[in-house]
Amino acid sequence: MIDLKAARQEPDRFRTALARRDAEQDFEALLRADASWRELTERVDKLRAAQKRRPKSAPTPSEIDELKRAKDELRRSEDELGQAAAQRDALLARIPNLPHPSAADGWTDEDAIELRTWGEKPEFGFTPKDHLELGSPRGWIDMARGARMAGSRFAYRFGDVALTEMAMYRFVIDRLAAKGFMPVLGPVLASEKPMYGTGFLPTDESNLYSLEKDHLYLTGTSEVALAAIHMQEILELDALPARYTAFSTNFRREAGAAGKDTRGMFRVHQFDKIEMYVYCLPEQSEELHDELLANEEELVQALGLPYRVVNIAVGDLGASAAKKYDIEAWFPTQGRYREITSCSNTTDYQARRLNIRFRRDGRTETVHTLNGTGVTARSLLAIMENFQDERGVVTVPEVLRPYGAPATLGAAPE
RNA sequence: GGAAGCGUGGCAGAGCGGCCGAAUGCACUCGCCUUGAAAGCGAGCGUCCCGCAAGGGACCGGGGGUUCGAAUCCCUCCGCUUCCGCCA
Repeated sequence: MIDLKAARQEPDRFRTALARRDAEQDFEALLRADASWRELTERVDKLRAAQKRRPKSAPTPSEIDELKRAKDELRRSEDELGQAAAQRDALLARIPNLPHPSAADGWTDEDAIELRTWGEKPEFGFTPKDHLELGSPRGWIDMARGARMAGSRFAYRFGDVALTEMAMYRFVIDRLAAKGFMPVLGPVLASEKPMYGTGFLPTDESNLYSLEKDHLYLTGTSEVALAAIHMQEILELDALPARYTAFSTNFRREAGAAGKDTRGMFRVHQFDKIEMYVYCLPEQSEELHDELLANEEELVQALGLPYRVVNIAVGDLGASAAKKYDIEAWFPTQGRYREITSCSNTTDYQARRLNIRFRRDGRTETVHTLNGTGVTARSLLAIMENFQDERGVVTVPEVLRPYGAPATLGAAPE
């Protein structure tokens, strides 16, 4: 959530920033709700103070009558205060993070700004096949069985494709661990608190699978589990920055994506991902955002995929992000770049909701957090498309072979 | 899933319904002592909210209730421990 104290002190800065993502009306409503909350707080605190000055031992009967009246008044005021707080908090929960000045202007993915490109788009002397055409005939990727098992947008992967995917995850974890990221395996089910804290609730509820009976949600990213590690903690200064990387399966309902990317396993309800997550000092987050992006580029380059980097438009950001970079790999059969990784600086937005602080000079401050994709199955799809030959044989990136991937997908043994 | 017990400050551990935001020990910080360290001695040492400040308020797992008054009584939820059952 945004810093309400700061918002009171410099409302204009917040107004201007939030207007870029169309949240200024909510912000005005929040300021009004906050003002009435503060008034009530003052009143209630005074009444409580009066009541605390009660006799320190058993009062007389006449004193008790007096105290009873005071109690009633206090209770009424407390009820009002509770309502005011609920109203203020509901508004606060919906206000998105302040966009970073350098985040791109605009409202949709079309408004993203291309920062750079890397690698050579492949030239084929034949019509390239997409991952499904390559994978389906040989039984590597099976959407039909996925559908029979769980419905549309679920994929089975078999054999060498399954092995290559696993090699990719292990490779990325290795590289990140070498850079000081602590490998993590965590829960993929989360209760309401971490979902709220990471900003997926309340705004993204329609994209979450929920288990009503148990009051749990399936997480759409291990960002949730990684953010929750230090929930409600006060970290020591020398523990920061703290870098984590997790493997997890992720679940997304893809509400609102009907008809989009319906073919193959490009956009599915369940996919696996390596995630990076960092907790840091406020003054470090911009630099660490660059570090996460650099890590992502290094990994994509190691796989050899042609890509571009884009700065996402503020109107297209998730609630908690101040700024976001996506890496988009070239997909020959689509003739365009498509998102394969993404990294966000969420500044203090998630940390404030999750109540994650650190101690400095005897005071507590809110940490900054960032998240980014290590790799997902989408990169494998890009590998299949970019590195295929006329026979439909895919050359697997060299770096994956020590991790159990075959040299090629589909080649006859030499 | 069944039975019992327990949840207090960084940890350990007290706490008759009013004198408890909370004893005590350990840890930690600062100072003294010491060539240095340890020991010893002295002081300090939770978080949050409102307020420019002075100051005021809240918090003893979460929520609700009883009471003039609750860490202390009641309800409920959550978590943990032990025993039984089941199980990768």
